[in-house]
Amino acid sequence: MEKIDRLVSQRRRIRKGEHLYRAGSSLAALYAVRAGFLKSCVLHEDGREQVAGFHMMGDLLGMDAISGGLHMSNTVALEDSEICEMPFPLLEQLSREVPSLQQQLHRVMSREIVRDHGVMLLLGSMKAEERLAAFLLNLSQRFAARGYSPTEFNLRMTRAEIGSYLGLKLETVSRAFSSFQDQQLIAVRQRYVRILDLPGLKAMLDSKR
Amino acid sequence: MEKIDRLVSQRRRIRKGEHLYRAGSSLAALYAVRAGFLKSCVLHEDGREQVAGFHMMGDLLGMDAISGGLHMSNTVALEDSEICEMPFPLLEQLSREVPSLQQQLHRVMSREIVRDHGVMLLLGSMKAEERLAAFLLNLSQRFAARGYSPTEFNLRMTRAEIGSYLGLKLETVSRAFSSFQDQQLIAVRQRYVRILDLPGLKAMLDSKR
DNA sequence: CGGTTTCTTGATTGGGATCAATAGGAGTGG
DNA sequence: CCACTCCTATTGATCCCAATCAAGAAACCG
Repeated sequence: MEKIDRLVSQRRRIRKGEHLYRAGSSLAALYAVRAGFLKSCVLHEDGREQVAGFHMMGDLLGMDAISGGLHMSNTVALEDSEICEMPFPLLEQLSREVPSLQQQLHRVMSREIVRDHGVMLLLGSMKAEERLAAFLLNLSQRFAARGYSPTEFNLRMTRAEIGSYLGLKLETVSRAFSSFQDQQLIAVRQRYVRILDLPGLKAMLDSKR
Repeated sequence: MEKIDRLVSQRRRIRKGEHLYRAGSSLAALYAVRAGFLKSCVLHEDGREQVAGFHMMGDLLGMDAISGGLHMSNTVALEDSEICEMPFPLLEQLSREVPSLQQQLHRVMSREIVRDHGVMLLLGSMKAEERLAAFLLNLSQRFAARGYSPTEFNLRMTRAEIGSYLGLKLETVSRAFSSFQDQQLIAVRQRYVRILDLPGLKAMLDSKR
């Protein structure tokens, strides 16, 4: 138990705009978000970059580095954040000694795989407005699960970052926001979003087949 | 050691078209492909389905079920296949006892995450022909790594399945094949593909920015 | 063989990208 | 605190790539 305490005792503060880790740096630890908001970006050889995920309290980061010992993405704070740094060798050792920890680790990695498959589905088969609806609903759910309002929140990312994540251009994201507003589904002013019609938003996903 | 023998002793033959597992079925085991070729498909609530991956010798399947205890995808053999079935509880136990097995498991799950991020990049930022080029190069690499020809192989999947995986319609896939053939990059007749200009194919990926 | 699935190719359409211009906020330094 | 600048967001106009619609051809299978 004291080992587990030691595991989660390493804290780290990241200021807005700073990197938690960069692609190419070696795996030192996995990171649990204690507070704040971050994005991670995967990169193509040619310099293309794409947002692969947005992360908030409770999310675990850095798992892409386990396979090759090197991080394969950049992770940057979108607001001042607090991170719990778990040295990976210690985590591996403890997960051998504590079955429940082992199971937890496996579940978290599996959840990341399932999440990625969901994004693949979104990118491969949804139209622009469906993608944004799915994105907003996902944020809503995650805020709700953390005790925040599911219908009212501030986006921490720009339209361009949302677009990158959703495989759209920022203008398209902006237009989709405006369209939702016209349809009375949401009220949006800059980064502040209020969901007016949650069922209506959900209906956008399955109604369109 | 004999436990590991027991772990990998369970074999299962899957005929072309049969399911290895279905979405909703509970996690019994992870599956290693011994021979053959399979696809796995993720599904949307509304019935939409998308190919999430193609799998061949050496690939490990079923990891999406660890997080919730239920498979989140359908996995189907595209040709007669042989699968090694590893009961998951036994795998967890052994990975506690054998550190190298534990590391192996973590690496494989991490590799799946990295692979998924690559597909997300493809779906989010590439044009049709770039996607097909990336797909063919990926297959080529994987065949090469298994001792088969990297430049000559039979596709086991239909144009529609390739399209589903790449976020394209089957007609677009067919046109891209024809275009590559016109450009002397490949020779293709139905499912038989011969890569004539590997560097040329690679150039399609970074030349276009 | 006949029937069915798969593939190719052509014509047209449409959704999102691109180009462009303006406006709104946020941060900075005087 | 305000003026200035830069970044971010909105909106319009046009274009282009891939989807859709459609028709045949080729391969596979019982």
